[in-house]
Amino acid sequence: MTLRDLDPADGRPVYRRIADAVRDAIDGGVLAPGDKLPSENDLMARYGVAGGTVRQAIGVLRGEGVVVAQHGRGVFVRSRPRIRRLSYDRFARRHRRAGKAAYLAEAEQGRVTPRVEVLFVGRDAATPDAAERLRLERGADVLVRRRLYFSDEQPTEIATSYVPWELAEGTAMVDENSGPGGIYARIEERGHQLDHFTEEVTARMPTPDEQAALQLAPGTPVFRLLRCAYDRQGGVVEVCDTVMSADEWVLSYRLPAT
Amino acid sequence: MTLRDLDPADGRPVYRRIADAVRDAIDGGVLAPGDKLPSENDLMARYGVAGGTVRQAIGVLRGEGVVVAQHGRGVFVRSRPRIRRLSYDRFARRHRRAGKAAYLAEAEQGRVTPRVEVLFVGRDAATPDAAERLRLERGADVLVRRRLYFSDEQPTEIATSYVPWELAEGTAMVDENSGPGGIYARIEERGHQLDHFTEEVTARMPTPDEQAALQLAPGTPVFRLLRCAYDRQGGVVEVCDTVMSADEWVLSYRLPAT
DNA sequence: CAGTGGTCTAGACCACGAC
DNA sequence: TCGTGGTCTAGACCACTGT
Repeated sequence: MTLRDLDPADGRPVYRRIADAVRDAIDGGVLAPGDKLPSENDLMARYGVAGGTVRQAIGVLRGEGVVVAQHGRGVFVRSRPRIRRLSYDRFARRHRRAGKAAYLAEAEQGRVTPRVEVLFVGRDAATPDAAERLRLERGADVLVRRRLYFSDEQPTEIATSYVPWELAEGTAMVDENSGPGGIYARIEERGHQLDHFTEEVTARMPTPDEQAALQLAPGTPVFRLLRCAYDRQGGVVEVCDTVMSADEWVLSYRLPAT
Repeated sequence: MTLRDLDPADGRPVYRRIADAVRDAIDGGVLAPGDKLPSENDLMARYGVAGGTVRQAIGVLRGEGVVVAQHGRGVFVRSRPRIRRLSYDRFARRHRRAGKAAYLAEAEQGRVTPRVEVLFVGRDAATPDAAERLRLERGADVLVRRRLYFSDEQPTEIATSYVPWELAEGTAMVDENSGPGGIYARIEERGHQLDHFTEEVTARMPTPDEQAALQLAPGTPVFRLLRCAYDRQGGVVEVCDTVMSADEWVLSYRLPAT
């Protein structure tokens, strides 16, 4: 028997204690990633409880993201995805000089095959968030670039860029392929030397849309990054709104001590 | 009747459609933050379903963190906590010069009453993560400082600092109160001028312990920050492991473009 | 087909909060 | 005391997967 017994002196609900027993088996390596859990019927017999109670216990573990259910097959210990690092110098000029968009430069370090799917490129009204940060009036026209990024054909990131329309007009930014070095190279060609970026990080549970687009397992939160690009005059030349699986990424930053 | 009807043509499960109807009422402002949802019995009558189905629908919303249940009182629309910002210059020397620990300097900007509860201060073996980043051998002795931070008496953050024991020994770092300017001031007094910090950000669902300690509503993820302090010689003089509610914080950083 | 999880019912009893 | 949510039972039927 791979699962430990329940402590009868424990006053907590049975479904929680069953969830704990299964979680312990996973943490202790008795159940390895990819392994199938005992079926509902097995667990009902093992612990002498009704099906609903077993389902409740499994529900706890699903909410925590430690197991995933597959209809008709069983419930399986989730295998953790490979962790990838997003480094703070990913927008350094040397990457743009080498003719790489930031994403491709990033992918080169982790050994994955990148692919970008352009969902939308065109002129549109700015969202309130974007307009405020670009210091435009609400609803002002901007170039919107919405992309879905894949690594090894797994969707990992949805990013939406907003660039003031006057800045984007007539450049390759308005094309699907924004050219060598990406849109930041185009922005600099227009005379806006980039100075720095700010990035605001939040995390939350995904919306159903995001969960579907990013193929997220239940119980995995997402990062939302809201990044502003500043030129040397202190103006904001681009805002980028990114949603990515929190599961898969470590964000790394550098803070000054002085 | 405040809740819309279910679409009978919708093939999705009833409990999801009920959850959608309630969520729509919340998003549409029909149910405001703090409002009480109709009771289970009300919802059973309203939609002509069994109690279990209603409970399942409420369970979806609880998992999303949009409602909270209070035993014996009812289910309530969750009021979002005030958002607080963690800025990238929070470790600037000017804050230490002014005799403030980073946390207090931070609290001064947002208008909250800070309190720190020291959970543990003492000599102990380093965790593998900390030892690796401090470039010590596994299990080497370090000073461990574990604190729980409150804002307006709400717990917001658990932080554990690790400092090489040789560096901490004989200073106020080993006391509960590490003195003016906090441990970074003490480290600099020992001749290690701070140069910069690196911070690694991850997000995940909380463990049950963390959920209890931080009084998190179900469905709210946590940030984990792993911060290393570097001196001018490039050595790591401190590692700090922080867990905080992702709900309540926006982390802000600055990235170089050059 | 058998076995799995997904949904739903109709009840029981308990624990908590307000009156 | 009554209404609330929390737990648990014992079933039913459906949908999906593999043989």
